Amino acid sequence: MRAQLSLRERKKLQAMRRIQEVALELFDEYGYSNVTIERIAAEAEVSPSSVYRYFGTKEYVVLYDEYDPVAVQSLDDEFAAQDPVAALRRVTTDMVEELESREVDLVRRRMRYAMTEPDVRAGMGRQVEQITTEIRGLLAKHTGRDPGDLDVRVLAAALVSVFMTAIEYWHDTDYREPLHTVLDRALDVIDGITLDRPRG
Amino acid sequence: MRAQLSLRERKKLQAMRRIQEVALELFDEYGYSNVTIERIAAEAEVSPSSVYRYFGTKEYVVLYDEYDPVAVQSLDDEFAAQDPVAALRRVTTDMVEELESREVDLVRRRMRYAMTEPDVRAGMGRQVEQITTEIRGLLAKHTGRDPGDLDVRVLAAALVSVFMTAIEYWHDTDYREPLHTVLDRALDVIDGITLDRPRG
DNA sequence: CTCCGCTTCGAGAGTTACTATCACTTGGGA
DNA sequence: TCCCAAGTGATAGTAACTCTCGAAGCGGAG
Repeated sequence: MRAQLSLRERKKLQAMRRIQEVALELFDEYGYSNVTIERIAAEAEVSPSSVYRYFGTKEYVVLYDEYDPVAVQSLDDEFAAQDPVAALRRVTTDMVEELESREVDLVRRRMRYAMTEPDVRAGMGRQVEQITTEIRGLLAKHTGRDPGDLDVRVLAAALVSVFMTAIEYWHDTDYREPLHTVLDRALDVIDGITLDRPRG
Repeated sequence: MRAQLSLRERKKLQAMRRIQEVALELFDEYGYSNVTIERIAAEAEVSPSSVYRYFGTKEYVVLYDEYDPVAVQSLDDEFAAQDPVAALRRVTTDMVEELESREVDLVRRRMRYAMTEPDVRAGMGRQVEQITTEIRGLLAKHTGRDPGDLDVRVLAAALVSVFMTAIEYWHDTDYREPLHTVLDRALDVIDGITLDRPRG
């Protein structure tokens, strides 16, 4: 699955994981804004320069997720087979199922900061925007339309927006309901949206 | 309309307008990131402290809009009279019509930075989030539901998301089409969403 | 195994957004 | 006219982020 990484790449990946783990530990103990990059770097035994090289910003130390690109790829695959809403449902369910419990824990820890800390939340906003653009591209590709089309834009934005709303609700209700159920209910509200029948 | 302002409040408002104008002038000439708060303050003949007191952040110097609260108020009124989608349409059309051409110009200048400069864009994201929360409250109020309801959340998020998509499209296409037309087309895509009939 | 080149790393210095504090000024009511 | 509260500006400090440059270390060629 991921063996063709060079030593360099493996070291980098390991370092990133270690830095993220150390950072979360420190954040949990002292609070996000009371921990400096310098401190994280010291604790992770790398230079501050490296933290910036790897993550770019402090928020991204929390937000970085090595599986993000995989998710987008899956979405691309599923868009080919079914309508966008069903595809999103499918990919989400699959991803959740594949996570090991240790990973689930990490995700929730990170999510807490994404929901709570304004800076981290803003950073997530940027990521969401970027992913929305990618989804616009995918939708355009699979429907033969232009990515700049208003309809394509609206559909992409709506999908992402509903997804994020589900995530936030899930978090706010302490993960009581499984994510896929929440997402199902959320998607029901906008059900019926497609690009094939532009007018109601 | 706005006469009950004390001298203090009038001076503050004037100062804020002057600072924003001066800042935009400088940004237009040198680029957003090449202009420091210190320079803006000097040019506007106030102290840097005051700029921070008034706006809080550099992005908010661009994003500040004295009519934002008015818009939310209008939305509250219209939600009482008609369905959410129609209400949003209505408020937008009204607001656009009321703007004088000098103000339209200012709005577009500011919008350019909101779309182009990452920091400003992120700041706008925060504002959008806050407004989304307010709209959730309004929807809850007018439908007798809880603001935390998943359905309420999804509807609020969808409305705002579609609105922002329309704005961005409008900007990307150089304001060729009037905003209300763009918004109409955008809203058509999600037409049929209501809280009264939760399932399609 | 050895050496060379290119990528990555770390150290240091610098910029600037933002915060906190505090003495000073000014508006608004008595 | 006087007084108090609110607003202002100067100053000092923090920490995120950037740039630069010399020092490693990986990976391929001989």
